[in-house]
Amino acid sequence: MKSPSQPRDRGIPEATVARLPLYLRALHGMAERGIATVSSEDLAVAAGVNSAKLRKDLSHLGSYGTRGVGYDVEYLVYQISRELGLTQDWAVAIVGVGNLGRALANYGGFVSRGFRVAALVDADPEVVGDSIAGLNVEHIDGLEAVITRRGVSIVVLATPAAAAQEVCDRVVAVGVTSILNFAPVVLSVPDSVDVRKVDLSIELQILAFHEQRKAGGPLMAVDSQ
Amino acid sequence: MKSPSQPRDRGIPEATVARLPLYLRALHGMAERGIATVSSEDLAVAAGVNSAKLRKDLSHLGSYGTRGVGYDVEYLVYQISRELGLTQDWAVAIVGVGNLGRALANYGGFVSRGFRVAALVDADPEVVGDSIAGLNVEHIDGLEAVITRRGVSIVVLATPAAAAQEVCDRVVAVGVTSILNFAPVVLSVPDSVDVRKVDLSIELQILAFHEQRKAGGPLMAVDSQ
DNA sequence: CTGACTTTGTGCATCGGTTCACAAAGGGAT
DNA sequence: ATCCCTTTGTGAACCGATGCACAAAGTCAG
Repeated sequence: MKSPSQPRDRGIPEATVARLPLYLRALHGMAERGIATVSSEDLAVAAGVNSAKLRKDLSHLGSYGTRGVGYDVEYLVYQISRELGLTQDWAVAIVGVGNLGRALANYGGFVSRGFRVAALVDADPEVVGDSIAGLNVEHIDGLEAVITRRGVSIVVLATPAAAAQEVCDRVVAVGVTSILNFAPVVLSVPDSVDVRKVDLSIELQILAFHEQRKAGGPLMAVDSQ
Repeated sequence: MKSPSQPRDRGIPEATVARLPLYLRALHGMAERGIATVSSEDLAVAAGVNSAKLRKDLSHLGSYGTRGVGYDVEYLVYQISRELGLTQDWAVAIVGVGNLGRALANYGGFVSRGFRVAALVDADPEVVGDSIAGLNVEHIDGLEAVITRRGVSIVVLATPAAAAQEVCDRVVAVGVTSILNFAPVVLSVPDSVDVRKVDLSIELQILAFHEQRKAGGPLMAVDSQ
């Protein structure tokens, strides 16, 4: 059904890529509620953006809407999934099984999007051998073997800050080119490797900045020097 | 020591605010290693940005460097901390004590930056009453009381998606204006409330997008219809 | 088949952020 | 005191992203 335009432009703006998962999430919710067709306006509201931006974003993938009607939910889910590479299965390894690593291992949001936690790795003999979320925690010594044998292509770093760079170097050396880093350090990697970082305390600091402004009012500076 | 320029402009660009915590982290590391003075070039490398950007960012706070020399580490730490509002103590409540909430409660990175986890709240009678990271988990029924009594000004939402909006509405109703949301939903709040969101699976999806491009090469499209 | 209505896709103006490149400012040596 | 060297702070060009506003394209009723 439909006359699908070709996928067109290969150069999708970074800002658009960052929003596609958002649209996907909103669309999944709609599909579950049995909605077959959605307008850019409605989808934009559900995703928390404005409709002009949404349309421009989608136009980068191709022309998948129908004027006067809107977008077919199922069809759009498929197109965005394909664009993001979620139609294939990604094997993820989590290195560092502390509180955070454990939480990530148990996090359902990964699995539901085509990400499969294929390995848990840690250096602490205390936790090596434990079974978490149905997986056996393996020793860091076997890191390279685990990565290659299980076909891991994305590594999540949840180690202490001090260990992150070394682990990073090792996984890069065996060909990993995508890393999600939770350790509060700047990793140095070759240009060919993508690193995304999540620092929970940075988010709080940004909130604190704005909160301070609000609290102090337009004219705070109680002890302004 | 030094002749401090006045704090100047009150309008700091959002992009700059988001990087200040990064600089702060790098500076703390330097202070620990006993470095007294740092050039914009060195600090930029340590923070993972380029030096022109760093200088422009810092120039928004005031003129805190010395030409020909660089920046005094201690002094700059203080100025950035003050700008971010980290010289005061922020009481944070974590709502939702699942895997993630637990990990957050135990995360040392908060405390070390002036954030104090003042309360843990959950709806599950199974976990209410547990002691986690030295705190007693309280029942969601007392949410409003806990927030006001403990002076909580920032709320971290680590609930299931379905519960997030309701909890959000309740904390906003008692005056909270800063929320860090881990639940995969778009929260609707008044304009006066700041929401920052962290979605772990979105980060992975962005990585997958780029990984796919690399893997497929410039001309993938195996079945490109 | 025609006309009214809806909604997409996009050209264009605008805005915020990044980067370059250099003048201004300070330190230290002679 | 003068000169040279280093490094900041910033004006200006550039670049990507956003939002407006509308023509193009489709649906549906009669």
